Amino acid sequence: MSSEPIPFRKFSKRSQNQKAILKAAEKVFAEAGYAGATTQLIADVAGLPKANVHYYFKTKEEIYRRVVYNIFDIWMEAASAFETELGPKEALSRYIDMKMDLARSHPYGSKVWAAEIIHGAPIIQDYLEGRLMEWTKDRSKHIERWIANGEMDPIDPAHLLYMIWSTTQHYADFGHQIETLNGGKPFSDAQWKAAKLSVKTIILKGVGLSID
Amino acid sequence: MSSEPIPFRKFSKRSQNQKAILKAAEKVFAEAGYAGATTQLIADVAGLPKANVHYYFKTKEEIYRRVVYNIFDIWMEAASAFETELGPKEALSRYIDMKMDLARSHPYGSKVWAAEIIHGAPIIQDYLEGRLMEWTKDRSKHIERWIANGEMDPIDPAHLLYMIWSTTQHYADFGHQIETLNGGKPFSDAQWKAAKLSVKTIILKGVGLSID
DNA sequence: ACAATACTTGACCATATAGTCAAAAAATAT
DNA sequence: ATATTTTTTGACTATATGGTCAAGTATTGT
Repeated sequence: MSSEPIPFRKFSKRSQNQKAILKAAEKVFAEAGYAGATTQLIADVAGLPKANVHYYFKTKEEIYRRVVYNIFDIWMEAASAFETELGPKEALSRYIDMKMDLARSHPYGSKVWAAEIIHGAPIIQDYLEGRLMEWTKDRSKHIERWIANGEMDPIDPAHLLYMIWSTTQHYADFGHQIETLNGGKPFSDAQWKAAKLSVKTIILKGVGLSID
Repeated sequence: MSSEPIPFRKFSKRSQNQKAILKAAEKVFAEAGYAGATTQLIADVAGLPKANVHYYFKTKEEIYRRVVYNIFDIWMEAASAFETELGPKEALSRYIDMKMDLARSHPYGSKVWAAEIIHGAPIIQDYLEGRLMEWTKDRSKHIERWIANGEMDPIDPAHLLYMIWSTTQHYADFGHQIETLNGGKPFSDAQWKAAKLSVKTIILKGVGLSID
């Protein structure tokens, strides 16, 4: 009848192993898809026997949920660029920078998120309807205010956000294609810097904000 | 020893059924992923018994190959906007229009393509290294010429192409998310028109081409 | 009419995999 | 030391699924 073991002791075996499993799962889900990801492979990548994985997580779906939620939280946090009361140029510029940095640092997460949406968001639907919609509406208001103030061109905020999301996430989700077209080599630091600058330059100028 | 039956008689049962299977498969692969797609479900959607599907296609992978190749060919064809000797404004504008139209008309294909790349292009890798790279290099030359002629801003052509690809395909691949943020309703004709205009406006202006 | 070829389909099989379980080992508390 | 709880792990099971097959039916050619 014990069921839930003591949940939190920092650095306990429990949280260590859970972290290892989730990290392995993120990679495996990204590379093989939900159905193609086997708990056996997740266990192998995490360096544990399969039964141990099921000791910490009841089902594969539970692992997947945790991975997807985690990504969503990271995305949301990155949106803090909009919180500040900067002008549009600085706010959008920082947001794009952050999203590009996340594309580089969390490519697996981005891929899992993309696949989840492609398949109709069976797990994250409630987040889309709740937190994401709220967030989007709020940021759209910021953008509309900038437009009303004549600080940038009149662009439908939704389409501007979609452009920022798609363009930045493309460097993660389609990283394999980009790498192939780059001669099979991953981007260097300099190439990432150039990518960020290109994206910012086109989008900012595209909505009437010189970047200089 | 007959093996290959007479292959082509327009409207033969053979080609009709193959077409139905491929259409069903595109939808099922898009919605469930490669591993999650069952031949049973493909058969059901196509309205045939499963054994019949295997009569026309030896393996699931063969069906998948055909679906992916088909999408690739459609993408490539859409690139004809670049063939013409128009200026950058007209050429890019037409290309974006075509890609947006394809996002609307072939969302399943776009999703299958996206998932294939996300998973490391296990099937289409040779196309990426061959036809896509060739195509990309060629179009990049066009863009570089425009830049050299002072017809547009100096932007790395690769990043401009990535932006066009990602932005347009986003309306297919992330269509579910967009629909959710649109109150659960798919885009109307007017909304698609507005989307196209927004994308074109930002990108063209962003590279120094007024749209007027 | 007859033969040959193309298509259909239910039943079947081998395999892969998510999840279980019980027994042992390790860690922790008293 | 002893008891209790937490963790580990190999072996096992039920189920789902890709693919086969053989016996049939329809279609086509002569």
